Amino acid sequence: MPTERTRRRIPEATVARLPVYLRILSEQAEEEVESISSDRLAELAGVNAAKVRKDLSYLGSYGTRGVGYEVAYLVYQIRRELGLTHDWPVVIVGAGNLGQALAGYGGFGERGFPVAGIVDVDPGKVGTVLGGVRVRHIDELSQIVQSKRVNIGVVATPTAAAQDAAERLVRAGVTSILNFAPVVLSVPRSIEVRKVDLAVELQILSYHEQRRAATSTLRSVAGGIAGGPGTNGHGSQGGAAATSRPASA
Amino acid sequence: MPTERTRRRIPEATVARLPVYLRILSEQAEEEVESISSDRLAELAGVNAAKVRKDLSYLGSYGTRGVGYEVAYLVYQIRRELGLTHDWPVVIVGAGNLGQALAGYGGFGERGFPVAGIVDVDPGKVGTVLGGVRVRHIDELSQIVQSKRVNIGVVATPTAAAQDAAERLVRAGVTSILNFAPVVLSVPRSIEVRKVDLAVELQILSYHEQRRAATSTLRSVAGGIAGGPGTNGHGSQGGAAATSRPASA
DNA sequence: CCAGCTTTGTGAACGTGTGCACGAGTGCCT
DNA sequence: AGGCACTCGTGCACACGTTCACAAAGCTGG
Repeated sequence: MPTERTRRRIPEATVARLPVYLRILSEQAEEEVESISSDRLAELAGVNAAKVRKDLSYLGSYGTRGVGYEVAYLVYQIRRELGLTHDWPVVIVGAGNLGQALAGYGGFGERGFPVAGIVDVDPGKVGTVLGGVRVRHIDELSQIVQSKRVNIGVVATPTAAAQDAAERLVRAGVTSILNFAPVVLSVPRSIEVRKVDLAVELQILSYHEQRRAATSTLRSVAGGIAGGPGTNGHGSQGGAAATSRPASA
Repeated sequence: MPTERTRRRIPEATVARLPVYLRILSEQAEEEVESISSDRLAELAGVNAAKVRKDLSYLGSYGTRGVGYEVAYLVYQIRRELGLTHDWPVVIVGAGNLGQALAGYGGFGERGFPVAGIVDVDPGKVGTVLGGVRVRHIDELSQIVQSKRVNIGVVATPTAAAQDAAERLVRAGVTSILNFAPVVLSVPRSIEVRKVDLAVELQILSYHEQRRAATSTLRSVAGGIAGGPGTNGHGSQGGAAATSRPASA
């Protein structure tokens, strides 16, 4: 049997950019913009126009040559592809500093990811209300996941408790995890994990700062204002990297 | 003039993994582990062993064939390469929900990124103390950046204020920005920007969940427990993606 | 000192992602 | 109706990243 795969597969890099296009397009829609060109969208997203067209072409041929893309329709298509046609309730494990901030951050539910529950091990925290949701004990995790049909879990615990939290989430039936703890979670292959790590991001910036300092010392004279063409030319990859310079209207 | 570049350039993908290795190695050092093989490190980091070796080879040939890498020395080398030999003070713009969580999160300073200051536009917030740091007015931003030699700024404002915050940071002299607001910042090319976007991460997970649901419907019978070999085979790219399955000791 | 085992370092092949360049449609204006 | 300006969709070449596979190098035991 050949690797027939499910249907059209969208490259991971493209999947990571679609949410960005979606947000921009939604904003444009709100400003009554009906049509947009790949050029303009690229400008707003801080990427190459060809990339935008190629990305969008994975959704199908929804543009009109000579005109551009119909904003509303594109929004619909991207939402459909990303599975945003219905809500995805999430459950947060850990009601500490971060958990509280996440729950308090309203934009969660607005964007289609309502907080179905927050749990913590600390009985002292159980019962307090964060962002309209009452904190419950972690033993109720399974019950929450089952009853609210939760697929996505958020690990917002201290580092030491993260692995345990992940295992509980998996046991409860969650199939995707967003991990804020600075550890590599060990979970079954079938579980999709994404990691958001503050320290990693800062250390990457540190690397570039250090490098900048080192090179400017070496070539103290030559350096122009922006360090020549393409000083800052990474791709905006995967989850969190984004180097940008869109023009304003 | 050929593109001679500064010195040995480390691939961006490698730079993004070094912090992960560093954390693991530091933990190992604390457990008195003196030597580690690429195999073991790969296991703990949830990546391929060859990748570990290639990554580490960019730092120089610091391993011993037949033995492995000396943990302490490797820690030193990675820290040096990432520019972690000294602290990098950061300034946080925005003392809202997120800014408070970031300031309150102690692990910031511990990891070499002390909070040099927090600023906000809201006079009502000025004066309050978060994580041991007093919130100051945003007009004092330049003064803080200058006097404390800050290179890294964190944008933790609401979406609407993010662009303005970024511009103020740049004007104040910051050269790297970590952006938590869901917008593409428009800054000079010479400024390094990294973005952490909750919504994007969740939407990527949503995509995979949606896809999972779609395919399991199509091939309802065949599906095994883990969905066949390689169901979960992305690379852990760029900033935040990480699919992992390290074994335990 | 040699044989055998272990593990690194890296060349080479492969796969994925990016960007250019251009053909192919589409709408507008005369 | 015809020409022109515009913009999409995509083939192609190149760059980047990953993985394999193996020679080189070191350690251990006899």
